[in-house]
Amino acid sequence: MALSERHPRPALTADCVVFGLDLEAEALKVLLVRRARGPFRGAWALPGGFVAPGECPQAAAARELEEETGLRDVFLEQLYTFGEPGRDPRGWVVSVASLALVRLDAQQPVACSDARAVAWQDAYAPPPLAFDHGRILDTALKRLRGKIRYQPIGFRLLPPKFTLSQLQTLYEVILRRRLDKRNFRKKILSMGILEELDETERRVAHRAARLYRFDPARYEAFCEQGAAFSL
Amino acid sequence: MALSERHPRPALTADCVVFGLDLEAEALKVLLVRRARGPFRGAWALPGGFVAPGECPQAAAARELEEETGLRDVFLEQLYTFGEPGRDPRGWVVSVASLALVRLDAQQPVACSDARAVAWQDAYAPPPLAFDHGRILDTALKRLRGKIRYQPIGFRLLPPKFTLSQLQTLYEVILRRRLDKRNFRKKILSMGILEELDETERRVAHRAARLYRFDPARYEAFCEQGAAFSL
DNA sequence: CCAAAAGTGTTTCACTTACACCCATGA
DNA sequence: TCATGGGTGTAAGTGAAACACTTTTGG
Repeated sequence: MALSERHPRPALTADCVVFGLDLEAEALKVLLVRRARGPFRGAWALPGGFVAPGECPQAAAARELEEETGLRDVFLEQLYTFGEPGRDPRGWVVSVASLALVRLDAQQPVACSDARAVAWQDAYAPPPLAFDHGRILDTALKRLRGKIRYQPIGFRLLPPKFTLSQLQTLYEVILRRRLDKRNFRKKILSMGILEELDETERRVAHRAARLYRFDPARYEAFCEQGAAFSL
Repeated sequence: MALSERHPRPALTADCVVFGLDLEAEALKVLLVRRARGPFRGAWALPGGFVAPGECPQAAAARELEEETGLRDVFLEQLYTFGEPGRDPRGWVVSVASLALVRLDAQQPVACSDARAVAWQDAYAPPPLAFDHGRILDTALKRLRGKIRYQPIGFRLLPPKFTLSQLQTLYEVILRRRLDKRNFRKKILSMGILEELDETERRVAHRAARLYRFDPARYEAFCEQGAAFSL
């Protein structure tokens, strides 16, 4: 006990960069809350809050996200820890930022707790953000762009059943460039990690597309053959 | 002020996974200290210590590293933040771990401060480590293996002037597999990021090898052409 | 029948891989 | 002169990129 008691301690927060994909608008969205209190009151910020004792930062991020927006069961991974002096006017506050990917259509976020409002906003052109949250968002965007190419995490932005065109749109929006349709389909199908379903997308004013589902078991088998996901 | 004051605070530490490369032994080394005090007294651990107010975690890692081992001017990047409850018997202690790469031959580490001893040990077969430092080391090894292939950070493990064989040994040791000599040379030279010197390695009982130097300016030019480092 | 997106193969080129011998140097 | 690592080129195969038309469906 003694040793750690002798040292001054920072406040510890967990912030969450939550991305969602708007397929119709072909836009990447980020979930922001309007601060109801404290410094930057009224400004947009990333959802987040103080980590509780006996709680790991990731769990705190998930808890705060649910408290402020109602979003649950969200894929989260640690992004980076921001601890530059002066990043928070309240004093010494260190933030463990996490990256989250959710289906935009699955749950409607609602403002609760410290949030006056919640909204999906353009991740590439966000409003001015509180604290150093702009920098955190930039870091998250870079990480997402890097990671999506060699890890199958993009599926978390899509519904469980999706068309290949939707998957391609996902990559085009995040990588910010057009991809060739035939080559994209060839490559993703050749990995054998998608389950081809006997259903098609309905309610469309043109030919209906076949639906696919990401299959974690096939992905595991794929990896064990020494292969690596890459797009 | 008020808001953050109301919340319990963790102790914040910065730990450092310092890698060095032993070219003769073809071994990857990690710098460990023997703890002089506190929990796990007498056990091997990563260098590190408490972060001071007004100090960013990275800077704290550098400071602690110098205090405990004398190593200065070291390349550091943030690795991961470990905050699982129970990871430190003293209570709630969150650690921001950093990854460091140094030249094994450049500076001799010496035990000072909280360290009873300092030693370079086999990174792939370390002694039992204090706290969750074994897990931190594993995380660092994975990160290093992943990163070295698409970022030119390996050079920091070598002297400024090095032979292509030394560079190849570096990759073989970290990736843990043999590489083809001709293909390796072709690929690294084709990037045009090395400066070919008119000097050769001396004091060898065989043909002397040409020396090269990593050229940051050429690397920048290389990147701006849209190319990407990869090995 | 028209608009809109789905679906489909082939060629070319670049890059990766596999592979073996002679050369220079110091002891 | 011998032991040791330095240095070099080519051929075959694999994967990436470029590219356009027909099909299906609902309105």
